[in-house]
This record gives sequence, structure tokens and C-alpha cells, in this order.
Amino acid sequence: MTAKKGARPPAAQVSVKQRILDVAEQCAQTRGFNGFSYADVAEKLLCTKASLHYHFPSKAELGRALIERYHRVFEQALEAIDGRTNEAGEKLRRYVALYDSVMRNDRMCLCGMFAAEYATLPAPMRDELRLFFDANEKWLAAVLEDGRRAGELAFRGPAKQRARSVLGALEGAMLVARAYGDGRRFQSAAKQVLTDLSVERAQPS
Amino acid sequence: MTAKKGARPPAAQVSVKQRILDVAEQCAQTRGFNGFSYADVAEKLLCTKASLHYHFPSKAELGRALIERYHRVFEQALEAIDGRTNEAGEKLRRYVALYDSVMRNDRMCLCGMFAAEYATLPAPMRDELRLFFDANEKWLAAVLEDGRRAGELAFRGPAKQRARSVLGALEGAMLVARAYGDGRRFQSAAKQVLTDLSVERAQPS
DNA sequence: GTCTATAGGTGGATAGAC
DNA sequence: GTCTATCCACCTATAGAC
Repeated sequence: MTAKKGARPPAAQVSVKQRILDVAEQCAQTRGFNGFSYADVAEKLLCTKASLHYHFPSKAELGRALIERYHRVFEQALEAIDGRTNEAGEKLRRYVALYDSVMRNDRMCLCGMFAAEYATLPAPMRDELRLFFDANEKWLAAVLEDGRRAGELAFRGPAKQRARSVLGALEGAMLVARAYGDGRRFQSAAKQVLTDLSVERAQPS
Repeated sequence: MTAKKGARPPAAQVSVKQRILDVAEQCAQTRGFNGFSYADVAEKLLCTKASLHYHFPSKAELGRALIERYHRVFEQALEAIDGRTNEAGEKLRRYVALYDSVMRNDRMCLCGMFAAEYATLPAPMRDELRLFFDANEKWLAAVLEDGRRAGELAFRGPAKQRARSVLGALEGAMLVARAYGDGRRFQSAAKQVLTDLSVERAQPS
């Protein structure tokens, strides 16, 4: 079954590439880039390793594509947030909810996972990885800056620095929570990140 | 050269086991548990893989020993802090300095690294890993609680929860900073963690 | 585009000489 | 305790039939 020449892929069905990425992503987010193999993906998709190599010639290319897609989907989610509300606190709550949904699927953030393995990653993956963090920090910094200017948020120092702290705090909370298999550890930390930024600091816990 | 029977190891020279652990630790903190091999360690020590297996029969045992020693050394550092000052803020600064020294050696926290790979770790390593985080949180929670009671620190909610947030924030800051090879990213985030807990919140940054 | 088959390499681990 | 030699499982990747 070859795709018709020159035709856009039919929207109704998921392409083979997408299904490979789906499975590989799940593996990478739970076991890390060095913790899964073509054989693992092939087994779950009921196909052969050779078939996977047809779509992604090298594991480096597969890894790069994983980050690229993860980044793209994440950016779309951020745009959706921007289109849904103008309130900074609400934007941050929805941002945190993105990370929380990852945890609820018993996964680690793909890029947080790859960051741990950074020293062993091929160069194309490294570059793609930084782009993801850059985009996160840029979006966060803008939300924080706007929120502070509007009097909705309170924090000291440059918004860019605070954005980096927030990102790190969320990634780290996921990282440790996974060792306990307890999403509540993440949620508790995430809540504190939010309340530390909020103007009215009153909620009991 | 066999150690004399029943004699304590001579304090002056470093045992073979220690030197193996030193090299393996450096590998593990930079490349992850799944990112280094017996061959890597053997090459740096100018010995054979078989020799390493004599001291650490399996990689699982090597990994467990790595965490155990890391934990022990860390606990000693915490005791040293407790013996040096009673001021909570100073204790926290010294605690952060422990993490900072790891970053300055271009490493990730051993246990933060292993937490990422948690799903692929043998059971003995998993158990040992949680002990490290438990000890960190316990020490931090005590410092935070005491500091708040003494009016040296200011934060809301249970000290235990705040301790988890602090730990997560530091681990996450290291994680992301490594992708940029920039220790200042960690230091900036660490400073914010400290100022967020301090009573007088004035320093410009 | 998917398959079988296999190359070529590296992983952890062991046996047995010294 | 360290070595040589080796086993076997698994890895990424490719060739070529269908």
C-alpha cells in the first residue's frame, strides 16, 4: 500500500511514520534514548526492525524526529493556551497541566529525559533539544513579564531568569516523582511553583 | 598484592574498589547508567573488564555500590554542615554549594541521573535511589522547619512539601543546565530558590 | 514498503591460566 | 587479583527478495 503519488496523506488515517513515532516516544519517555531499541518498537508495532529503518534510517534521525514532533505539538498547545485566556495565572495553570498530563501517563518529559542523556546524544538531537527549552523559556518569560506588569503575578528579578527556574522546577519535580511512581509529588511541587508566583498568597496548602 | 588477612585497609592508599567506583561514578554522572560500560571503565583504569567483574560481579551491583557510596559521602557532607553552623540560611547555602560543586565538575547529580533511567534500573538500585532522596528531603525539611520557627526563613505549607520542591528545583536546574553546558543556569536558579525562602527579600540579583 | 537474512560491532558475564 | 580467551545475547544497520 503506497501513498498515492503527490497526494497529501489522507487525514483520516494515521501514517506509518506517526505510529512509529508514537511507540518510540512512549519508549523514550519511560526508558530513555539509550534504554530502548528498534527491536522494542518493532515488537509493539508487529513489524520488523528493517521496516523501521526504511522510515527512519538511523536511530539518530528517529531521535531527532521525536524531539521535533514533541516540540511542534507542544508549541501548538502553547498557542492554544494563548488563544483561550489572557490571564497570566490561568496560562501558567494550563502550562503546568501540560506537564501533569505527561506524568499521568507515567512518562517523563521527552526533553527532560534526553537532557539527562545529553552527553551521549548525536549532535542533531542536541541542537533540537535546546530549541525546545528555548521555546519554553521564551513563552514562559513573556507570560511572566506580562503577568507582572498587569499586577497578576509577583516575583523579583528578570522574567527570563524566573522562566528558567520554573522550567527547571517542573522538570526536576517530574524527575524525582518518577522514582516514587507518585504523580502527587509532582503536583505538589507544581502547585508551589504557581503559588510562589501569585500575588494573593493565601491558600492554606 | 593481596590485602593482609584480617587487617583494615591501609588508610594511606586508595583501594582498588574505590578507584573503580571513582571512574564509574564519573561515567555514570556524565553518561548515565545505560550510557557507560565495563569497557569504558577498564580503559580509563588500564585494566581488563574481567578484573572489574572480580570486584563487582554484575553491573547491577556496581550501580548499587555507586549509589550507596554517593549517599554516604553526601550524608557526611550534611553532617559537616550541621556541625559548622546553626543558621538555616547558611545551611541552605552550603547545601546548594554541594550541588554546585557537582555542576562545576561537568556532572549531573548521580541520583538525578539514575532517576531518569529509573524504569530500566535493577530493583536493588531503585531501592537505594529512594533512600538518597528520602535522606535529602528529611534533612532539608528539618532545616526549613527550624529556620521558619526561628524566623530566619519564610515559606508557606508543610516543610516536607517545601523540601521536595527545593530538591526538585535543584535537580531540574542541573538537568536543563547540562544541555547548555552552562553552570550559570544552575547557579541562577539556585539563587532564586534561596531568596524565595529568605525573610528579607531585597537583593536586586 | 515490508520482509528474511545477515553483517559487524558491543554489551555483560564467565572459565581457567598465572 | 589480574590476565587471555571466549560465550552469547543484543545492538544498529544493510542487502536484496517479494
